Amino acid sequence: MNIKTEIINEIAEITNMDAAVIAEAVETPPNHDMGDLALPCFKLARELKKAPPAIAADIAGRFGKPAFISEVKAVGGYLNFFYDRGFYINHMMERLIAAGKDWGKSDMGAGKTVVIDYSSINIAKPFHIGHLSSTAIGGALYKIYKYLGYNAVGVNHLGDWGTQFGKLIAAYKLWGDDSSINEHPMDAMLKLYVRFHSEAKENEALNDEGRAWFKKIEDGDEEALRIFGWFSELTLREARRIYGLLDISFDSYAGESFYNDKLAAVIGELKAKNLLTESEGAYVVRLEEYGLPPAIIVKSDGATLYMTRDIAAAEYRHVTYGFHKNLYVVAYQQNLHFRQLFAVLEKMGKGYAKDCEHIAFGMVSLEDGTLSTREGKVLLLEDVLNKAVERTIEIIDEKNPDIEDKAAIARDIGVGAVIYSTLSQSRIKDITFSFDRVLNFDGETGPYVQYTHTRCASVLRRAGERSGSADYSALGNDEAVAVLKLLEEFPETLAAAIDKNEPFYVTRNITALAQAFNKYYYEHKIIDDDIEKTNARLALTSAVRDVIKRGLT
RNA sequence: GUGCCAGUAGCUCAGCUGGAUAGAGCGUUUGGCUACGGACCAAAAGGCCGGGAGUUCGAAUCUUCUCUGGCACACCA
Repeated sequence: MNIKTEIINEIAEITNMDAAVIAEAVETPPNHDMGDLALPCFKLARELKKAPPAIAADIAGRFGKPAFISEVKAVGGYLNFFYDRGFYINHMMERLIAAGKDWGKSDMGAGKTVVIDYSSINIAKPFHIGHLSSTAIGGALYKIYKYLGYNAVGVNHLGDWGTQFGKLIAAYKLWGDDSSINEHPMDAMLKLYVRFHSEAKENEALNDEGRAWFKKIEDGDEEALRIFGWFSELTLREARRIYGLLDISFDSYAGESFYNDKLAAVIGELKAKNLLTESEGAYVVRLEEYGLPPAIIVKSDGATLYMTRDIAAAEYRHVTYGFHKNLYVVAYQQNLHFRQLFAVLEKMGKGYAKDCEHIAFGMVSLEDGTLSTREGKVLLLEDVLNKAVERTIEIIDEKNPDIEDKAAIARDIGVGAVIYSTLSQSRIKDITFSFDRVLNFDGETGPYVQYTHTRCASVLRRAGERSGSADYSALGNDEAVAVLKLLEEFPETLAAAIDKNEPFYVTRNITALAQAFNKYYYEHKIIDDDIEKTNARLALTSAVRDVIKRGLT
């Protein structure tokens, strides 16, 4: 059973209303002395044709008092329920212990596939902090969907097609040096790219050369493909190392070039459906009825575009995975692009168009301006991670020098701090990257939460193996109940996180849990001579530890 | 110019399908280590919720106008 559901059902019965409507309406009061659960009756007023205070009083009068309720009080238009504390604690502890490490796990997504397109790095370009948001948000969603029973498919839609690669090869042929590329591949490739752009400003012929090399890639020229393949391999090797650090994984690396042989079919289908119009030499799909500018499908020189590839990719994902949802974790700059893409899919009569969603997030900029790969103004993600790990080592040396596995712990905490910083606020907010902020380990931060986890683990280790029953009356205090309330919310938080595709909901819940537990920890001794009470407190500690761990990974 | 997004404490952000006294963290000031890990805990100060008008019993939340900032607007991705 579940206390909340019981209450909702009983209210539904009394008022003769739909339980789902009541479930929508109930809320947690802002203050403890207003009870544990509240029903604002204002919304019911119309339906029941009575004044809110009268409704509240009426329900309060007719509510049969089960054992888990200590009081039902009508206050103005609100109906406040007070749980019986002893009952609530027993009830929650039973649920938590039964679930064990799987608290919050669900099969709500059974049989449903969610394709998540995230990270999507570019070949031969550095993995910089601009990629962190997509990688972290997408990776977190991937894990949450999986935990809730969905079949999640992580796709790294590699940027591995376009004239830029012709330019890169041209630059390599002119100035490239194999040994330096092998030694520091990303750095060397970036240098070639930057040099090409700065010299091309003076020398227009270079651009022609770049285009010529790209044409060779398209035509399958052996040398061009060999060099390009080499660059791809180097980029992916470097990227995989970073994904390893971040604990991020993908099921598919099908990038833009993967769709080359599927574009003719897309264009054919658009033509067959009479959606393609010629305009200034190019072929476009008009989208006036959506209030959008036309989407260019084929350039006037006959070449295809990003849009063409994305249509092919959506169709491919539909056919291959039969998705329930198809998510694109891409910065909000591409808002218009995705609105156009979804509109085109809809015009093509693709039923799955409504299941596609752009999971937009804000820009990352540096304190002194925007990132720019062309100008070589980048902050490498790996450098940021390394700096965070170094900072962690400094703190460990200062506070806890005797710890074992220092390097591994520092890596977990340092990397965790960086990930936490992007998952701690709603996606859409722009971020001005600041080392001061990322490397601050106090307060609402990754290290704080991890510290709490370690604290729990440490207490449990110290307590050793215990047996015997538990006396939950030991948890009869405000601090313990506050912890239980947050644990109770965890499953709903996970569901809300995928509903809105906002992983920070989970981060926020876990952070609040850590705060509540730290307060509890400070106010109450966990291990004492009373074995049964200690067992109860340890069980709570263990639940906190497991949920934090779940939330963090 | 048009469209989309954001604007809440000195800073970074919650709260937004209208609801009870607008909440955290950082920073500042102050107090707490003979405790199971002080990367902790507690207290204080700090707000015309960008501004105006409207809808409502009730607006940070909805509508509208306006200001500021960001992004995007046909052959880049």
